[in-house]
Amino acid sequence: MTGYKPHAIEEKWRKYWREHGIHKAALEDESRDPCYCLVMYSYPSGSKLHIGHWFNFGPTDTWARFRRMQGYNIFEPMGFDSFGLPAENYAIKMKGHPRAHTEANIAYMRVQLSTIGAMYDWDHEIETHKPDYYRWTQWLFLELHRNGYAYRRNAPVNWCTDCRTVLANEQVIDGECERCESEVIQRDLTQWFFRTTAFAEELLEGLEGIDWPEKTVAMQRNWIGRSEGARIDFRVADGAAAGETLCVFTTRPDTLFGATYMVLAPEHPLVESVVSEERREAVRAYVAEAAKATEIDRASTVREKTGVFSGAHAINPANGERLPIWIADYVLASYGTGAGMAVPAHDERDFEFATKFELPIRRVILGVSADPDEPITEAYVESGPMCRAGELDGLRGDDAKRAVIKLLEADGQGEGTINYRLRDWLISRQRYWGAPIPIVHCPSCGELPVPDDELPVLLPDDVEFMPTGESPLKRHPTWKQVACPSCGGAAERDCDTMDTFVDSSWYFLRYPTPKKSDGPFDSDIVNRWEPVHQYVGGAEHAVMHLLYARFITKVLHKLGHIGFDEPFSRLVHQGTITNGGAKMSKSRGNVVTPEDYIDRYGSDTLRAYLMFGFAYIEGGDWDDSGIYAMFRYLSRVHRFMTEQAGAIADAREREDAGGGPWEELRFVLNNSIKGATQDIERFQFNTAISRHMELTNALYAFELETKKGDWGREVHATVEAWVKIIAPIAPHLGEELWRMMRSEGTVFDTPWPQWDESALVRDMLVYPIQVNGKLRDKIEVARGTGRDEVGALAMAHGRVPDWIEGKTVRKVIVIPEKLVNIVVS
RNA sequence: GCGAGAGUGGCGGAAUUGGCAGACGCGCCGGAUUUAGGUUCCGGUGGGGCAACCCGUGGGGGUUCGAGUCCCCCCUCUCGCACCA
Repeated sequence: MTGYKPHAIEEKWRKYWREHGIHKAALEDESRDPCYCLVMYSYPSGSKLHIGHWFNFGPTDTWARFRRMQGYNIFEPMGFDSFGLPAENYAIKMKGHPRAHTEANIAYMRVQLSTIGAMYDWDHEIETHKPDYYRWTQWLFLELHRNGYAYRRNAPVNWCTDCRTVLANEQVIDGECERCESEVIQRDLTQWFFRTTAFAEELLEGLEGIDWPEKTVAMQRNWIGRSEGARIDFRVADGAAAGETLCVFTTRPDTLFGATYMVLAPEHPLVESVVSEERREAVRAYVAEAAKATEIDRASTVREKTGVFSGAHAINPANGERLPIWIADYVLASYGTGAGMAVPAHDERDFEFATKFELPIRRVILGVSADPDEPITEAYVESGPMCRAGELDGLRGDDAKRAVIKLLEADGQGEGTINYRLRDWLISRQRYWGAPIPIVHCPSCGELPVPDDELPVLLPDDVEFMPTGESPLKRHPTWKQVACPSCGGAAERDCDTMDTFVDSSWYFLRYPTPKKSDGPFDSDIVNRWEPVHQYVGGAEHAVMHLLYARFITKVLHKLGHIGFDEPFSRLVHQGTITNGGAKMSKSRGNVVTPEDYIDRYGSDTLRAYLMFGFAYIEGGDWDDSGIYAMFRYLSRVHRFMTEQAGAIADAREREDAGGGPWEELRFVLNNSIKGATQDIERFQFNTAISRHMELTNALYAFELETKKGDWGREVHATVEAWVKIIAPIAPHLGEELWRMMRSEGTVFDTPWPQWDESALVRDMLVYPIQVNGKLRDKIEVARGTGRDEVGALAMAHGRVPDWIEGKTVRKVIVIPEKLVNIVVS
C-alpha cells in the first residue's frame, strides 16, 4: 500500500504557488544575482506537447529551481512561437484558419505546461502572432532597414515547390525543404534580405567567449566558412564582353601561374555576354540543363563533372596568358564570385575536369617530384616551392601567397581578401501566417518604411491563404491599398511576410517586459538580465535560430540598443527522445503524450523518470517500463517522511546519540549533497537522482540500526537536506515533504544544502592490494599511515604472502589513499 | 569522401587527473512479512568453473607497476559537412 497520492499533492502545491505568487519574476530585485534560465519556446502547430517537450522543459526547470535555492533571482519565462508555416499548413489541411488553430493549441499547451510544475511566470508570456509582439518585430525590421541592414534585391533564391515560398539558405537541407522535405529549386526573385554577412567576422569571433557545446560552435564556424585568400581580376580578351573584368576568389593565389582555364557558374551574370556566337547554342543548352538539375544532383560529389566551352578567353594577370573560359556547374554561383580560376595541377576538382576535357595541366608547385614536367596522376594540393613563376620561384606556403598578392595589388589587379560562405539572410516569405513586412511601395517615391506611429501593420484575418506562389496578402481586396507616407498618392503595401526565425531572433529580449508599449524592450532591464545565463533547446537549432539570434543581438548592440553582443552565455542541448528508433512526429504516428502517465503516476514521477532514465545530453529511445519504478521510489521517499515525521520533529532540538550509524549517514549525506550539486549544475540529472537514492537507502538503513530516541539535530538536518535535494527534481513532492517537516513557506526559498568536505574523509581506508596489477586482497589501514608501512602491511596481509612466495619483489607501489600494487617476478 | 562523437552486464546507464569496472535503477533469482495484488522489507545477481582460479569495457597491437580512460591500426553506429575554388 502506498500512501503517496500525487494528484492531491500536486494540485495543492500548484494552487499554493499560484496564490502566493511564488513564481512571480522579480526583475527589479537587485539583492540577488540574476539568473535568466530560458528554454526554447514551442511551436503551436497541429500537435500538442509530447514527451520530448517534457524532457526539454522539466529538467531545465529543475536546474532553475536548484539555482534559485542557491540564492539566484530566477527569471524563467515561457511563450509560443506562434507564427509560421506549420500552423498555416495545418490550417490548410484542416480547412480552418491558422489563428483559430494556433490559439486553440496555445490554450491546450498552456494547460499541459501548467502540469509540469515549472516556475513559469505567465505574466511574461509571449505569443509572436499577437500584434503587441509583432508590432516590434516590424520595428526590428525597420530599424535594420534604417541602418542599411535590411535591403531588397533580385537574386536567385531557394524556392520550395510544396510550401510555395522562398527559403533561407539555412532552411535548405540537402536540396530539400527543411520543413516538408520537398524539392527546392532556384528562382530569380526580388526579395528582402538581412545583411548577416556584415557581421561574419563578429559572428565568428563571438564564438570564442561563450560556453556552448563544441559541436554547435564548430557547426556555426563551418557555416560562416571563413577563408583567407585573394580576389583576382582577369580581363576578358575577346568576344562581346571583351575588356570586362572577370573577378575570382581563390585561397591559393600561389598557384596563379598554373591556371590553364577559367570556370563560370552557369548562373554567372557574365555568361550571356561572354559567350561567342558559335558556342551560344551549346552554352544555352547547358545552362538550361543545369537549371533543371536539382540541388541534390548538383551537389553530389560522385557525379561526373560537366561543362561547356564558352568560346571566349581571359587574360591571366600574372603572365598575360590567354585562358579559355568554360561554363561548368562544379563552380557554385552562391560561393565567392561564382567564378574561379582553374589550376588542374593543384586542385582536385580542376584536375578531374581538365582530365576529362583534355585541358592542359601545368605544375607550378613542386611537390611529388622536383621536375615540373613530370606528369602527375592526381592534383598536388599541398604547399611547396613555386616554379614557373619567374622571380617568385622557390617561395612557398604563406610567403608565396603573400608575394603573389603583393604583385597583384601593385598593378591593381587583385588584393588579399577574406571570403565567407555565409550568405545574407533571406527573410521574406510568400505566405500568410507571419508578420507583414512594414514597407510601402509607391510608384513615385519608391520603397518607404511604414511610419512608426502606424505600426503595427496588422495581418488581416479574411485572407484566402492557400499557397499559390503569390503572396496571399496580394489577393486581399483592400489590404494592400494605402496612401504613400511621403506623397500621399496611391501606393501598395509590401505583401510578403517575415520568416518566423525573425520572430524568434529577438524574443528573449521581449520576455522581461512583454507588455511594454513604447518600445520593443527595456534596455536597462535587459542589460542587467542578459545575456541569457542558461539557454536550453534542441541541437536542430544549432545553425539557424542560434545564428540569427546572435546576428540580431550584434546588430542591436552595434546600434546602441543593448550593451551586450551575444544573446546566450551558456547553451545546453537536451538529447532527443525517440520512439521506436525514430523521431516523434505526428506523421509517423509515434508521438508519446504525457497525459496518460501523469494520470497514472503524477507529474513528479514522469518528470523524475525522464531525468533518471536517460542521460540528458544524450536522450534515447522511449521506454516506459521503468516509470513505475520511479513512482515506487517517490512513494518510498514519501513513506519515510510519513512514518518518521514525528520522530524527526522530536529530534529537532535534541542532541544525537552518535556512533557508527551516524558516521555512515554523515558520509552518505555529504557525498550525496556534493554529487547532486555538481551533477545538477552540469545537467547530469540521472546521477543526481542516484545520489539521492543512496541517501534514501542510507536513511532507511539508519532507521533500522538506531533507536528514534537517540535521534537529534543531525538526523533532523540530514532529513532536511534530503528533502531539499529531491525538491527541484520532484517539486510538488518536495514542497509536501517540506511541509511535513515545517509549517510554513516554500522549500524553494530555503538555501541549498552545503556539504562538508571533511565528512568525506574517512578515518579508515580500504586499500585494494594488487599483485602484478591483479586484485588479490584488500586491507583496512588507518588514515595517515605512512607509505612504506602501508606497503609492508599489505605484503603481510591475508593471502598476499601466498601470491609473492617464491618470487622476487621488484617494486611495491603505494598510491596514497588509492591502492597498493606489488610487482613480483 | 571529409570532420566530430560514440561503442561498457539481459536493459537504461555510472566511473575528476590512468588506480577496486559495472554506481543508481530496471529485470531476474532467493528469503521474510503480508497474503489478492502491478505490496513492502532483506539478500543475491558481468561471464565461465564444484573449487582454487580464469576471462571480461567493439576487434587487434602498443605505452605503463597499472588502461574503459593515453597512442597506432581496423570494424560498427550516430551526427554534422559534402564540388566552398
